Amino acid sequence: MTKVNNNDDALPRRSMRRLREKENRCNTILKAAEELFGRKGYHSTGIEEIADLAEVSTGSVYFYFKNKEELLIKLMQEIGHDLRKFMGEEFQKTEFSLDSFRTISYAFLGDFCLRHPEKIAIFFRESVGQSVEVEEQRKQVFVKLTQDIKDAVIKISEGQGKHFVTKLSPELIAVCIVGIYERIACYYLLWQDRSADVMQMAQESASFMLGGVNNLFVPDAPISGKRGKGINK
Amino acid sequence: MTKVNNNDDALPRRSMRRLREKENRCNTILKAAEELFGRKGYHSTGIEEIADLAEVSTGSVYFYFKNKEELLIKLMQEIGHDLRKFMGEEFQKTEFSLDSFRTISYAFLGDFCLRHPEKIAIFFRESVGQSVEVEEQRKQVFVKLTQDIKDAVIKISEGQGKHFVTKLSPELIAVCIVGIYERIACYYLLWQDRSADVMQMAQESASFMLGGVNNLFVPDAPISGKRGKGINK
Amino acid sequence: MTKVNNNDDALPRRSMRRLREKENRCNTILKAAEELFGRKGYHSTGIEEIADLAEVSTGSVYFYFKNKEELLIKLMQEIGHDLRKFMGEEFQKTEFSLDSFRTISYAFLGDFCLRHPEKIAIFFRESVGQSVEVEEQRKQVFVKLTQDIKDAVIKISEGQGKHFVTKLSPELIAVCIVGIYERIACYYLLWQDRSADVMQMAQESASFMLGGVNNLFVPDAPISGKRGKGINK
Amino acid sequence: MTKVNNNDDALPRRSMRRLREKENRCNTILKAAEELFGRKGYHSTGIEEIADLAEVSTGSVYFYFKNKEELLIKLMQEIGHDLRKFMGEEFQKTEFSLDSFRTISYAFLGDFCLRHPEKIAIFFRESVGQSVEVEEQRKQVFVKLTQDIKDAVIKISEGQGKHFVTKLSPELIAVCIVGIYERIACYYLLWQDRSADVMQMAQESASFMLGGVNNLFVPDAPISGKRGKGINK
DNA sequence: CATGAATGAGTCTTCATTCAT
DNA sequence: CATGAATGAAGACTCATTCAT
Repeated sequence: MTKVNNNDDALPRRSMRRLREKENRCNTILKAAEELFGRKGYHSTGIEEIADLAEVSTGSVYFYFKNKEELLIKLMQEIGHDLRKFMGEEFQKTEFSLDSFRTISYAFLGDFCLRHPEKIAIFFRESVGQSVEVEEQRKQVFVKLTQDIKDAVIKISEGQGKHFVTKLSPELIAVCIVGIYERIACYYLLWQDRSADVMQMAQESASFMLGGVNNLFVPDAPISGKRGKGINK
Repeated sequence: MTKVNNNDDALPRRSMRRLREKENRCNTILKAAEELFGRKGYHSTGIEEIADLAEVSTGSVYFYFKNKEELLIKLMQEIGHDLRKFMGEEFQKTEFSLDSFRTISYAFLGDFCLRHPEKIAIFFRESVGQSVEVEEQRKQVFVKLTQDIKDAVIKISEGQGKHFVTKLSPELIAVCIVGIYERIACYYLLWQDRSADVMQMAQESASFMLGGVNNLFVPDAPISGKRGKGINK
Repeated sequence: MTKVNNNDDALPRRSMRRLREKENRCNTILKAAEELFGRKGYHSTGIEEIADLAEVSTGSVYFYFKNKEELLIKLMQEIGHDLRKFMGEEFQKTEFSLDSFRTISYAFLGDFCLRHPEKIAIFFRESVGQSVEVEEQRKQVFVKLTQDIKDAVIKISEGQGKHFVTKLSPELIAVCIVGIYERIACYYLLWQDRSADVMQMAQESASFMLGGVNNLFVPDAPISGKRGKGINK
Repeated sequence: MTKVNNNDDALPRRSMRRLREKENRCNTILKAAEELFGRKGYHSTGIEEIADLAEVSTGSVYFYFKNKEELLIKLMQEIGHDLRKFMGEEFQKTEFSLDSFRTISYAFLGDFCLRHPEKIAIFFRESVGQSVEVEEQRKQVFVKLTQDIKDAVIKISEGQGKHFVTKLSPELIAVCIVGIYERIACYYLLWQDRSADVMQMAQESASFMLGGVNNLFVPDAPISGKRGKGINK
């Protein structure tokens, strides 16, 4: 056992500290980039500025990241990851009931957006239209995010004993939800400063989504006679 | 008399052709920029490329436009204008009924997006996160677009003999609609090539919106009573 | 007689008007350039600005002048010519007496400089260090100006029954005088605004010159015993 | 102890070399700019040329200097500084006697000008009329230079037991002296190649100044009386 | 591993000049 | 002769990236 411990620590002890420091440095740089990209914009931020804010040299930035682009991509992925984790938790809490929409809206708009405006700026603004590579990664992040929501939406439908109009519906719903959150965040929080009304926005956007989802539902026990697209009315 | 008429035209004829040529040149450049920005991206496109494609000199580009940024802004504004005009017409055609959502979805996704992928790319990708000035103008364009939809939504509600849950609702609905179209266009058309399913997307997104809007409606003749947030069943 | 007049005018009448108009246009442009060069500087002034101020087209500027450089050169030569004419007159008025220095100082500083600050700016600032060609022409203008003063100085010496220490002296005196006027004009009028003290400056600079000249004089009737350089004291 | 000493040097040794190299680079670039500005003129010299001559990259030029303008300004200031230092030493050597004028003339014309024609060209030609900023800095340099001479002139007057006609006189004398040196240097050395006659020019210009200064002197112990303008004769 | 000076390709932008109308 | 749109060569400057110390 000691041996094992020794093995785990002996030489590793140093390297672990190294690792920790490395991660720290890495994160410091990432945080600096996040703040600056969010505040001044991706293009208007120079590597040197990031290095300065992180209190390292430009060379160090390039030791931890391949290039400026990677910094943006990492940031974007991290934010995407946060969002997914965070939504996943909300869905869990509400046990994939229809109430999830409300909870998530409150959590996202009333919590995440207000707390992390730079993240919003990077995710919905700075990471857009910068280069082929960034766009490719952005797509991947959004596909995963959308997939998560789609899965949750399906689970909810099952819980409701309903199914969707078409096979496409759950994904489309997910896409719509992402779009709604994106635009609300940009419109009301980045462009105008309506943080005061955030609760109301959360409330009503949840209602909107709920109505939308409902309208693509179809009762589960079909005496067949489905009727294709006979949706509302 | 004919003489006078002749005189009236004589000089103007030349200057009118001049004017036409001037507008043509302007438009040629704008078209070239649109294609390249949409295809290669704003940053990867050099002024010289635009000039080449438009078959003019770089100097001419700067004769008609202050700088590269202005080119992007003009393009964005033009597209924004097209969209508003085009939505306005659809709303008119359907006399601001609930059916408008369906018509517009078909028109936007099944017509506009498929016909003008570069416009979509510029409006929803290239004009994002480029500079403070571009962002400011982008905001203005989106505010107008949103306002238009908000007004239409209000008209529709009046036609339905209903009113909205809160004063914010119509605007929020407009914001959601814009977000939905934006993300659908990006997700399905720019990122994946799902142009084949465009009609289905139009159909279902319209249903989604309809459901969403309905859920923020409240019958007009309220025996007063509750209302508060008693939205969905 | 009428015939002669006719001959002088008949066809020429038109061409004379042409000539007059041409000269007018030419002068208008020159005046515009003078104002702008003097105010904004040679490099910061564009041909279009000059054309605008002169109310002609850029093309017209190039009809009357080979290029921008020629505009500056013409202006410089004109000012040089003015100065020479004007100094010549002053020397005449004072009959090439020692008093000339005083008169000229008053005239130059108290009159010319105050009335034509743009001319001073062009002659002593904007026409300096712009290009090989301008510098060459500038040299010529200054050589002529210096020559004039040299000649005058010699005449004065003759009137005084004296001659100069060396053959170089009169030219060197001329060079000194030009330098003095140049720097006083720049220092006190372009850099600081001491136009109020102009009279005193004229007065004392004249004294300075007078003293300087006197110190390079040597009584005319030398019983030989020249004494080399026994100048002052 | 030696160890401590070693420690004291160890790091500094390296960083001192760094510092030296940095200054060297800076100076190499400055020297290259000086030569080219002096020879080809400020506008005809491109940054790349300077970089080439200094054997660095264009980027390095911009690492040490904000822009081309700053290069010119630094050069001008340096030359101004040299001149002041150099004049100061001459005045010291001659103990602020009247003889200073002669010594300085010899030193400036016979030494400085012949040795550093590029400096003369930059100081009196290339730094003139280039831009508002350069002109502003030029003014400052000349004001300091003039001030120095004014102070020296005052000291000399005190040594002579004399005072000046007016309060303005010493400054005006300084301005005149600067003007004389400037024009002589330009006229005889930049425009014509009269370097052979430089000694004679120094000699006579000194005489001229001496005479000029004397003419603005007034004996110190005045039984009061008039004085006014009773200067020459 | 850290540093930061050095690099240099790449881009926008300017503006004097021309020439078809 | 006048016009002013069109030209395009020329240049300053940036900044992500590298690498010797």
